[in-house]
Amino acid sequence: MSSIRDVARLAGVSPATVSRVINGTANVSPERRDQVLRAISQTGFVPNEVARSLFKKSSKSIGLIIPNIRNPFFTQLAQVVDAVARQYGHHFLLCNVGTDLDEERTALQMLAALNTDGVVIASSNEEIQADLSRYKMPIVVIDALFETPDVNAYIYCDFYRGGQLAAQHLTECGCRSIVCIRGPQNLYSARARYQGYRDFCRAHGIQERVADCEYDFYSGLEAAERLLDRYPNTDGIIACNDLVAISIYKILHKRRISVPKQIQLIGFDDIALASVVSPELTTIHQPIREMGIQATKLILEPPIPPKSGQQHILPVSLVPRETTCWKKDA
Amino acid sequence: MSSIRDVARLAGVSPATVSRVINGTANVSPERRDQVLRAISQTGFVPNEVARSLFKKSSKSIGLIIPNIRNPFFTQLAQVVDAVARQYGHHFLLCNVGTDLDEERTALQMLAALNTDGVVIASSNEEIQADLSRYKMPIVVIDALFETPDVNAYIYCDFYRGGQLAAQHLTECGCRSIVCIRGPQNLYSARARYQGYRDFCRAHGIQERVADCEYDFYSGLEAAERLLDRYPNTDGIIACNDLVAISIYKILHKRRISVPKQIQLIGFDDIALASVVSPELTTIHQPIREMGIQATKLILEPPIPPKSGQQHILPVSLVPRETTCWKKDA
DNA sequence: CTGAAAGCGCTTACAG
DNA sequence: CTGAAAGCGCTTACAG
Repeated sequence: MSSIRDVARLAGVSPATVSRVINGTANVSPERRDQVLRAISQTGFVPNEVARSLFKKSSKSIGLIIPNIRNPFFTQLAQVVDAVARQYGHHFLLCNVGTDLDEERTALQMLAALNTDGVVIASSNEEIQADLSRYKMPIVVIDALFETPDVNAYIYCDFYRGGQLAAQHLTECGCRSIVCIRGPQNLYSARARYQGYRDFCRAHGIQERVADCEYDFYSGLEAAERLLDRYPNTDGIIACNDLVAISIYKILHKRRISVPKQIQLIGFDDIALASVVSPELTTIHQPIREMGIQATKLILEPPIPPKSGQQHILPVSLVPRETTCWKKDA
Repeated sequence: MSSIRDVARLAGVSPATVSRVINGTANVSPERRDQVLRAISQTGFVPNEVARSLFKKSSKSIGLIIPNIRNPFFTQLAQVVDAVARQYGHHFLLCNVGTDLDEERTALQMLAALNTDGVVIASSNEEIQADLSRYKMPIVVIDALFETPDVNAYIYCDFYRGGQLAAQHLTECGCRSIVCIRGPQNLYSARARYQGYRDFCRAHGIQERVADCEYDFYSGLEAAERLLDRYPNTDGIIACNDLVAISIYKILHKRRISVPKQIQLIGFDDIALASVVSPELTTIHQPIREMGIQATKLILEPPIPPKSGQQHILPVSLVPRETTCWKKDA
C-alpha cells in the first residue's frame, strides 16, 4: 500500500498538502490539487484509517454489542444501526458476545481501544453496569434498564404493558388457563413482562401459571414439553419472544394440539418471521426500527446527552394474527 | 484514558518497560514488573489498540462481508467465523453490505484501511472481482466462485449436485410437475443449482419449469403467487433457499394447498429454522459451520495459501423431513 | 534487564 | 497557499 509520502513525492508536494486535498481541510491551488489527485489515482492510494484514527481519537465508527446474532430481533436492530451509522458517515462494528459477562467486557474494552465514537449495548448481564461507568465514550443501553445513571441513555419498550396486553388479549379471546413462559429473570425485559402478566392476573383473580425459558429456539422446545406435562389443561400460552413462540407451536403441532382452537399462543417482539410463519403469529410489537434509529442518533447527532441515564420508553402494541381467536369486528 | 506514559511515570520506569510487561515480550525484573502491574490496575490502563495496530500493521482482526444480515445462513456463518477468530485471539468485523457493489467496495476498502488481517467475503456481485485482486491482505471468497485467481481461496458447496439431488428427491417422491424457483442468476450459487436441476430434467426427459426469485422472504411470497398462477398443476417445488421455501409454504397454506400431499417442497441451506418450522422443511444441507471454520483458518493459520484461487468444494446432502413424501424404509 | 530514540502513517497548529 | 515540525500512543531495534 502506498502512503501519503509516496503520493506527495510523486506529486512534488508535501504530505501536508496531500492531506489537505484528501480532506478538503484547506485551500490548495488548482494546479497542485490536480497533481495530487493524479498521483492518488496513479498510486491507488487509500488513506490508512488506523493512522488517521490515532491522531483524531475517533474512528468514525459506532459499536453494537448484542448477546445473540442468531436472534432476528438483534439482527433487525443491527441492520438499522448499521444503516443509520452509514448515513452519518460512520462505520459499524458488531460484537456478538453471547451471555458471558467476560466476553461482554472484552468487547466493550475493544470498542473503547478502537476509538469507537460510541456504543449501543443490548446486554444480557446486569453486572456489566460497573464497567459501563468506566468509559467516557457515549454509551446507550438498549432493550434493558439498569440502575447506574452513568450511561448516556436507556432505550427500551414498555415491557410491563406488553405483558399486560398479552394476558388481556388471551383472556379476551376466551382463555381461562394461561401459562406465561418467562424469559431469564435476571433481565429487566423479562422481569417487567412477567410482572405485567402477574399484575393482570391478580387484578382479575386469575391463577398464575409460570414456566421459565431462555430466549432461543432450543430452550423453547424444552419449555414447551415441560409446560404441557405440568399444566395439561392449558388453553393459552404467552411466550417470552417470537422465537420461543415458534418453538412452542412446533411442539403443539407435533402433539396434534390445534392452534388456536385448543391452545392460543402469543409471542413478543414482532420480528419479521412472525408474519411469514404459518400460522402467522399473534404477538406484541416492539418498534425495533425506531429503537435502533433513536439509539444511533443519540450517539451520532449532537447534542449528545450527558451521562445521566435518561430513559426513552417506547410503546408496544398488540398485533393480533392467526394464533389467537379474536373477532375482527371486536 | 491513561496512556502508557502515565503508567510508566507512576511505576517509575520507562514506557518501554511497561510495554514489555504488557506484552510479555522480554524479561523484566520481578520488582519492576510488580510496580508496573500495580500502576496498571491503579490507572485502569488499557492499551490503545489503534496505536498498537499502526505500529504492527495488523489489527488482530478478521473481516466478514455479507450481503444480508437478515438471512440466517449468513448469521450462522458469522457466528462461526466470530467464534473461530476469537479462538485465535482475533477480533471479528462484520460488514453487511446488501447487494450494492459500491457498498461492497467501500467495505473492502475500509477493512484494508483498518489493517484487517484478512477478509472472508460472501459476495453478491461478480463485478467485485477486479477489486479483490487489488488488495494484498488474504481474501477468501465463500459461497461463490469467480474467475479471478487473485484470491487466496474459494470455499463453496457442490451447488450443482444440490440442484440434482433436489430434483431427484422430488421425482422419487412421486412429483411429475416440478418447478424450480431459481435464485439470482448473476450468482454462481444460483446458476449452478439451477443447472443441476436442468440437467436432471434433461437426463430424465422431464419438462423444465422455472420461476425466478431473490434470496429473501418477500421475494419468495411474490414468486409463489406467480408460480401457482402460471403452473397450476405443479406438484413439486424446489426453492432457492430455506427462507424462500418458508414463504412458499405460507402461500400454499393460505390457499389451502396441502403440503406435502398436494405439493411437495424442498429448500436449500438447512438453516436452523428449517427444522423448527412446522412442518419441518425438507432441504439440501450445506455445511455452514465447516465452511466458516475452513475459511477462517485459511486466513488465521499459517501457511496462508498464495493468491492463486485454490478451490475447496464441500459436499451437500439431502435432509428429508416433513415437506416431502419419502418412505422411511426407502 | 533497561531506557532513549526512532518510527508506524497520518493531521494540524505554526510560520512564512 | 504551502511546508517543516511535532505529535497521536504504542513497539522494537539499538545500546549499555
